[in-house]
Amino acid sequence: MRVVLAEDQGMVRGALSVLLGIEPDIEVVASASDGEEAFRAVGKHRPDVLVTDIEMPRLTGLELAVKVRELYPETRVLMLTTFARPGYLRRALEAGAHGYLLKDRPSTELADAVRRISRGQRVVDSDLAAEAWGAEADPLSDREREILRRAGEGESTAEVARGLRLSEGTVRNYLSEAISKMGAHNRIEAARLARTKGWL
Amino acid sequence: MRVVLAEDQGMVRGALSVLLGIEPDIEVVASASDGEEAFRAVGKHRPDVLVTDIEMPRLTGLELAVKVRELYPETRVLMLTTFARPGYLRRALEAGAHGYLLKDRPSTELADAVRRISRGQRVVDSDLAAEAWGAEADPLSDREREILRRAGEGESTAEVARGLRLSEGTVRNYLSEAISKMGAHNRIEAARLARTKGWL
DNA sequence: GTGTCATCATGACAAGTGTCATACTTGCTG
DNA sequence: CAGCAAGTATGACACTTGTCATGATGACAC
Repeated sequence: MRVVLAEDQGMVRGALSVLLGIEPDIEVVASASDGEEAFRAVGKHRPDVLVTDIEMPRLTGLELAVKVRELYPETRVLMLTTFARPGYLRRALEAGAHGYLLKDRPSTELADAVRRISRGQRVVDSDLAAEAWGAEADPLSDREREILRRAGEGESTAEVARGLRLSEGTVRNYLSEAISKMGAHNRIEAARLARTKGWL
Repeated sequence: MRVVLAEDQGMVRGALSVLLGIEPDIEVVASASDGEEAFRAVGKHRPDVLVTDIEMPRLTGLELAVKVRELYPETRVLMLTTFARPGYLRRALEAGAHGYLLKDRPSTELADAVRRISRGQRVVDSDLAAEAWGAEADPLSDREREILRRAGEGESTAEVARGLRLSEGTVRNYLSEAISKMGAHNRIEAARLARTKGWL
């Protein structure tokens, strides 16, 4: 079974590679430290499974999953991430991931998950799946999300407006809408809430 | 060489354990998922080296290092962490750590770092050390730090004032001072900057 | 093709935020 | 003891942010 591994932290990448490599039926044919590199590696090696982190430089795991599904649908994707956020799980599955495994889980589950996925089964953390089922859907529009994200990083209304070529008034309108949708009292709280739900 | 490993994410803990275990001269005698458990494991096994994460439940790596230095000074401590924050490095060394290694580094460096530390050498990421050396000390007073922390979580001026029994004007004064010290343009940016430096 | 929704805009007002000058108290420290 | 830093407070001002009403446009779905 041939695997490509994408994970930005060198130490973790190396360790996971060894962990998978000791399984007799699994071979790690390439590992990548960012999404772009991972995409090229998938194109070159056409692996059975891509194991990828979500938060990576240049191309996130979610964006990577979309591109892989489009160009190399025979490669199945396993998201391996720190974040137990229902919104992430939902987006991962929408992006075409076949599995979603938390880094919290025992390391013994990884090889097993890879095997199940390569057989065409879905692998989803059961606690998280239950939570995601009851969880509200992301109410934010793309624009609202992008603007809230920038504001949450400390950009002022004027900076966001310049960055997106919008008028300041428009930016304030979107933020007002986002704050109200999140049930928050200001942009900071709204961004923080959205982050914990996995919507940013 | 006997090692205890403390790391809260199961997947990473298992993988690092395998990574270290394949070295012929290194034996992982115990691994722990939180600080308390790690402390008990050190007491029981008296390892040459404790490899520990910083951000862990119940007892952080920094607190753990202090306790280990007091009770089991023959065990040397290697901090293994995600965060390249000068403030963290400084605090880790003050807490008695003998090394500070980033999870960003290649996995090949881990075994090497463990060996050097067990020989009594210090291991500090050189980029980070340089940065920490040139880095300013935290300019924030306790009050400023506390107020900036709360504001950064989304509390409004009024909420912070209520929470700390201060007048709103005073809170605004502290925030103004903190923003200016951080060279930021607003409270959000100031909090974000302070966080990346390890001051919050 | 008629609604519905996302996007973008303006203007006006209210509320919140950031800055500055000024001043009093308290606890160190030389 | 004098000086200094930290903490606290007020008032005033400018600027930013949040809210609301209103309207134009284009895309998509039924």
